[in-house]
Amino acid sequence: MVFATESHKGTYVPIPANQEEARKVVAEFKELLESTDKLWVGQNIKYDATMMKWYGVEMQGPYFDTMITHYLCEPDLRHKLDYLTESYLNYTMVPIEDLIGKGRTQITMREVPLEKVKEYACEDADWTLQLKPKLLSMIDEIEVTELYKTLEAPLINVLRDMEYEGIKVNGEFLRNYSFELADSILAMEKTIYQQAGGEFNISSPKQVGEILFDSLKIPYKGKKTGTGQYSTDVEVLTDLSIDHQIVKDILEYRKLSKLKSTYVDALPLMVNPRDGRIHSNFNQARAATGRLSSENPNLQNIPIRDEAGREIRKAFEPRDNEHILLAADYSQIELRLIAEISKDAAMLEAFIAGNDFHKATAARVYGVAYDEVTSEQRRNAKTVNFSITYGAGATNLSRQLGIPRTESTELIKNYFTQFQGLKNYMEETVEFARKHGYVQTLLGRKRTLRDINSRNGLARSTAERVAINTPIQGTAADMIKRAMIHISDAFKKEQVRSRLILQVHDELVFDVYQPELEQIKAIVAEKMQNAIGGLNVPILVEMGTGMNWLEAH
DNA sequence: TGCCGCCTCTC
DNA sequence: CAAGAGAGGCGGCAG
Repeated sequence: MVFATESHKGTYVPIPANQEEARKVVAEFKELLESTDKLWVGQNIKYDATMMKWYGVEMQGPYFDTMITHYLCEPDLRHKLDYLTESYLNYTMVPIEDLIGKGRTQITMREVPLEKVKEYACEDADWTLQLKPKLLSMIDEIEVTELYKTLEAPLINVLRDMEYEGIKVNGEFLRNYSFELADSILAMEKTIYQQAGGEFNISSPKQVGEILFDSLKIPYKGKKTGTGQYSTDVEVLTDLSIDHQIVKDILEYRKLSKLKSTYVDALPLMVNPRDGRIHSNFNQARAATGRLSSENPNLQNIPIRDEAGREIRKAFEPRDNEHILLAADYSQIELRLIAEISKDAAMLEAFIAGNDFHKATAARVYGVAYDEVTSEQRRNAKTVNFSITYGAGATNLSRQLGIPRTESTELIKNYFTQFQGLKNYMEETVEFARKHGYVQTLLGRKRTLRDINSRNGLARSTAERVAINTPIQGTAADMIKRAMIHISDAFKKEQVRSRLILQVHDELVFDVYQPELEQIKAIVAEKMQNAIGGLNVPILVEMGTGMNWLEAH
């Protein structure tokens, strides 16, 4: 058996063919861990968690990946060495033997110079870092924080339960939809080739650019990509689609093939034949802000805006007829948290009054009565509100709004005059970041910002936007994580049959046993609203139910 | 085969 | 569309 030693190169060892071989692999792996002084990054026995759930292997202990990456991403954490090594052995050794011949289990090993550890630990949060205890102790700034003990640690089990539970997906429905899409795509292909006067690969941005701007000689006004190609993204093509049918068709083709390949065809393959459900993986410590991420498949980016896309949501169903899906959303959570964190009087007032927030913003900024706000004024106010949450500066705003520059400058000026507290918050946050080198959320989650004092202007302003956005996005993540823990505790205490099955940043989805519906709704609303106590801003939760995810939304 | 650029889907 | 946070499919190219 060979373990890779090349730096930065993973080597994959095929899954053992039988029980005996598996034991040998495990034994060798253990021995290697014991004997080497080298630091191995990602030297876990990787198994496909989906496969584990697929074949119904019980999870053993908490997620090692999650825990270790989390520790290393938080500069203020200190490891509990014995606990980690113990849970590691417990966690990875058990499933591999149970998975023989059933999955894509493989062993990945990466050797990394010791001095690189800290660098990797913070920059590459998605790497699973495995450290020998003696090496572990060298990362001396790490300690267990309250955030870890009270939030992240209890959440591990909630996520494990969610993954294990999974969500029922109607594969038949998707396969039928796939045929429909295939027909439409074929039709689009034909008309595109006809208009282009020949065949080419419509999925290749390079070829699309050459056809449109070289062969067909459509005047090109858009930007170039980093590699000097014509950019053919939606922004560029949408402008041209008004005058050129072929461009419109290419956009349609792109939309449909994205839908087909990424969702409609991919999802049925992920359905576990044992229970008819999809068991996604939720990464607890990958996003720098503290949000979760989802993969294999990603259930946090299922289409909803586009008509053809939202069809896909109909395939997500309750487990059976006795159950119903309940979706619970935080309403405008990030804007509310901006109001809370900045303590801006006008923002708080608008939320407390319970008015349409964008409309209230427009009334202030344009200096008109609430009832006299036009739809255009509201739309502009909404855009500004939205961009504020992303920390976008005034320069970007004028372009976004699509209104004359003088007008937008005026708008932004009025905005910050009206929301002085918000302006102060933005300045103070950047100032804090410059001084301390990090920013933090309401619950004390920290994010370091290396470039906040950079001499590179571009890097610095990016860091400034991050400084403004992270406390907001991160606090929202803290909040829903805490709600998930409280809800999960309440479900256990009340011994309900209903289950939490998905989290999509500001939304929780439950598979509810119908007789429990009212009870569940009461628990969910209460726990979500009061996840973080003592806030000045009201927190609103919207709920919906249905026999599929689209209906529930 | 592996990596990177481009594009597109979500909150 | 972009700007904050992600995942993933595909083409194109180096080795």
